[in-house]
Formats: sequence, C-alpha cells, structure tokens
Amino acid sequence: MDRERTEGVPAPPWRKSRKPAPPKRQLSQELIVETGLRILDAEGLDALSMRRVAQELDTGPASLYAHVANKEELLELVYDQVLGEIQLPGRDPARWKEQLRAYAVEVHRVLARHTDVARAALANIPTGENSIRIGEFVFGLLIEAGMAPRQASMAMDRLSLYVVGDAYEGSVHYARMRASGLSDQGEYFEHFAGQIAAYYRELPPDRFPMVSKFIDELIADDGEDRFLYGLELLLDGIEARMP
Amino acid sequence: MDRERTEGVPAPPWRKSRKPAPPKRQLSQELIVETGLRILDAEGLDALSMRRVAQELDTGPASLYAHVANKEELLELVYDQVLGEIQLPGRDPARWKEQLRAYAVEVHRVLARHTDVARAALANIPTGENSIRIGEFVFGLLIEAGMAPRQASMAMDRLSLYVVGDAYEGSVHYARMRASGLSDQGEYFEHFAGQIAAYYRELPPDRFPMVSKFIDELIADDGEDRFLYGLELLLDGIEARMP
DNA sequence: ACCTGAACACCGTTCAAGT
DNA sequence: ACCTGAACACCGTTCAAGT
Repeated sequence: MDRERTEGVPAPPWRKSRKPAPPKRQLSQELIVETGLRILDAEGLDALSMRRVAQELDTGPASLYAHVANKEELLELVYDQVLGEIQLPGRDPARWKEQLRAYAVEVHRVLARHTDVARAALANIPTGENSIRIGEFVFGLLIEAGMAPRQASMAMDRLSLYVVGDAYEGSVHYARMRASGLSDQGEYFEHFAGQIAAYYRELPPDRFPMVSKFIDELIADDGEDRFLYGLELLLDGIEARMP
Repeated sequence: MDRERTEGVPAPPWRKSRKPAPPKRQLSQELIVETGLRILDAEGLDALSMRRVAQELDTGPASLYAHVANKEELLELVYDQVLGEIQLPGRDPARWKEQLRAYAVEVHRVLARHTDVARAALANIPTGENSIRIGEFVFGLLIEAGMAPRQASMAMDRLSLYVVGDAYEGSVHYARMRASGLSDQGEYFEHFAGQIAAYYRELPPDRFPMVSKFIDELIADDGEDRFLYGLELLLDGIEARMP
C-alpha cells in the first residue's frame, strides 16, 4: 500500500524527483524479452547475452533463470515478439500469388529491421504464437487456392526457409557493414561489390572462364534484387503446381 | 643438425621407441584446418573453438594466430575443405536441369555429412577455391543452357542459398537429435513429428482452423522430401525463364 | 618467423543461501 | 516463489617475452 495515500493527501508532484533510484521494476518474462529485443536492435545478436540482459536490468544473470529456461528460449521469445509486428491481410485465394509475394516481402522487411533475429530463427524451430498465426495464413491461402494439403505444407515450409535464410544472409552483410564503419546500405553494396570484382579479376581465366568473363554481370544485382528474383522463382514453381 | 648423423653412425631403429613423446608435428594452416574439421565432424560446430583446436595440437590458443587470422578465417577454411569433397561432372547444357538437381543433392549430402558446417557457411560469405570451382560449374551451366548472365548469376546465388539454408536447418535437427540421445534419423523424425502434432492438437481450432484440420498432412513429409520439393520449385522457376 | 604463458574481457548455467 | 553472490567451466584475442 502507498503510504501517502492512506494520509488522504496527494503526493506533491516534486516527490517523484526525490526518488532518483529507478523503481527497480520487478523482473518478468515480458520485461526480459523486451530488454533482449532492445539490445538486439541496438547492437546485434552477438551482444545479446544473458549477462548483458541482466546487467541492463540491474541484476545478476542468475536472476533471469526464474523466468526463462535458458538462452535458447529467450531467443525464441524475442523472435516471436518480432514476428508480432507482421501485419497480415484477410485471405483472398483468387489473389494468392500476390498475397504470398506481399507476405514474403513484409516478413523480410520486418526481419531486416531487427538486425539479425533471423539467425536466431534459423537456429531454433519457432513454435511461438505469431509463428502459428503466420503459418495459418500462408497454409490456409494455399489450401483455399486449391493446393493439396501435403503440397501446401511443403510450399509454406520452403517459402519460409527462403525468406528467413535470405534475411539471415542479409544480416551477415549488415554486421559487416557496421564493422567496416559504413552506415549507408548503397555505399556498402558498392564497396562490397568492388571487393568481389577485384577478387574475381585475379582468378586464372583458363580455370574459371565463365566467372572471369562475366564479372560485371555477377556483381550487378544487389541483395534486394536477388531476394525478389528468388521469390519469383518459388512462386512460379508453386503456380505450376496449382490445379 | 641431428647429432647421431654427425657421428657417421645410423641411429638404431629402436631409438624411435625411446622418444615416446609424439613428434610434435610442426604447426601449419593445413594441420589446423584438418584438426578443426575433425572436431567439427566428431562433436559439432559448438565444440570447434580456437582453444579446443590448440588443445588437440598440444599447444596454447595463441599459437594458432601465426597461421590463421581469427576464428572466422578458420571456419571459412574448414568450409572450403568440405566443399573440396564435392564431385562435379563435365557440363552438359542440354541436361542442365538434371545436372543442377544432381549438384544440389550432392552439395546437400556433403554438408549433411559434416554435422553443421552449413552454419559456418551461411555466416561467412565463402570465397575459397572450391567455392569458386562450384560457382564456375553452376554459372557456366546456366549460361551455356541459354540464360542471360545476370539472371544466371541470381539463379546460381538463390540455388546456393537454398541448399545451404536447408542444410543448416537440417543440422539444427541433427544437433537436437544428438541432444535427445537418439541416433537414428528415422526414429528422431517420428519423435519430432509426434511432438509437433501434439502441440498443434492443443491449438484452439477456431483461431487456427487450417492448421488444426490438416495436422497429419503437416507432419507427413520429412526433411529429405521437403528439400527435394523446394529444389523442384526452384528448378521449375528457372526452367520457365530459359529461352 | 614462429611459438609461448599469462592476461583481459567476456560467455551460459548451477547451486546453496537468502527473503 | 523469487532473487542473489559466487563459482564452474568455458570463450576469442592480445601482447610481451622467448627461440
């Protein structure tokens, strides 16, 4: 009970400034996940350690284990939190291809926004609430568009692997970008493509004639182009299997 | 200089047995990579640390840094060593689809054989000798089959991402299998599918009607089926883009 | 040039002890 | 039930010192 309140007098506003120590918010799974996500966004997955989360919450690492089984569970929870940002429309089977494309782009975008959660996703077989919600959307869409259930199951699975895998690869580049001090995506791509080109130019053309001949074409398209191209390959493959 | 030799008398054969300490093979990059690969195969990527490699070579971790820049470089070298196992046929553009399928299956098989190198591959943007050799094969095949160079570049890239991404996912399951004490692949799949099914059955069917309705179909196909299905999706997508 | 011991600044997790 | 300090068994990397 609040002592001031029992005296029937409202606490003066400046009272707040007399408690400079933070209210030491009680630990909870929610708070831990929230803190984990903040660290991930700011400094990447490598900085997200149990000790670091504990430190941020002004406690020791051992305290976290009352709310979270281990680091793996924490990563799953953080990942599902991120998936919670994903907006899904009502299903319209007639426009399944368009909707799947938009879904894939949206997931890709959300994962890219949170540095390298994708790494945690690939490593952990997600089973959280949002994971299921998204699965229901994609699977349902494919079924309603006429696909046989087992095929729809595999198509959903492959699409998801592709999006998460590409996001993971992207996060590796993002980490490299930060390490090299650059902060502009386009500038980094230019820099990286230049390095690759220089490397290819040194290869012996007699052993690697094709790579040597088409260096410019090999480095022409950036990560976004490549993601969309592969997405179209998969969607066309799925379309060919629609009745 | 060898002291015995200066005396003009050959060392008696049993001399060798009087040096029970191993010959302390001189450190080299090759030896370090070889040791790393052995640890990876036997105990997985998590066990592959600089300290562990050093220990296996009867030295301290600092000694490795004369031959290898850091752990990242070691992982790249180990990965390229693994890629060295991959056999490639002569290119036959008329049979490009068949050859690409065989290539993907072969890479997948080799990566699966080495627990979780795939994890290292996804994290590292490979540029090793064998990486280029394989790239020349896939890229050359697509070009010779008539694809435009920029498209061939992206198709190669997407195919590679898919194979490595799936192998990585597979390695996560493999690690889970080892952790759960099982050693048979099929037995593990049964066990895992059962757990997933049990989890799905507990979901509220009104919120997730599609997932709830098709549980059996969702767990019907194993990792190998799924890999091959997704591979066919991609190959069909590529085929649709061939002139 | 190569190797070494020791140190630095970290990890995840456990466990007995406290409240 | 929840939190804590201390400990255990690890990490990757650096650096001055040796040969």
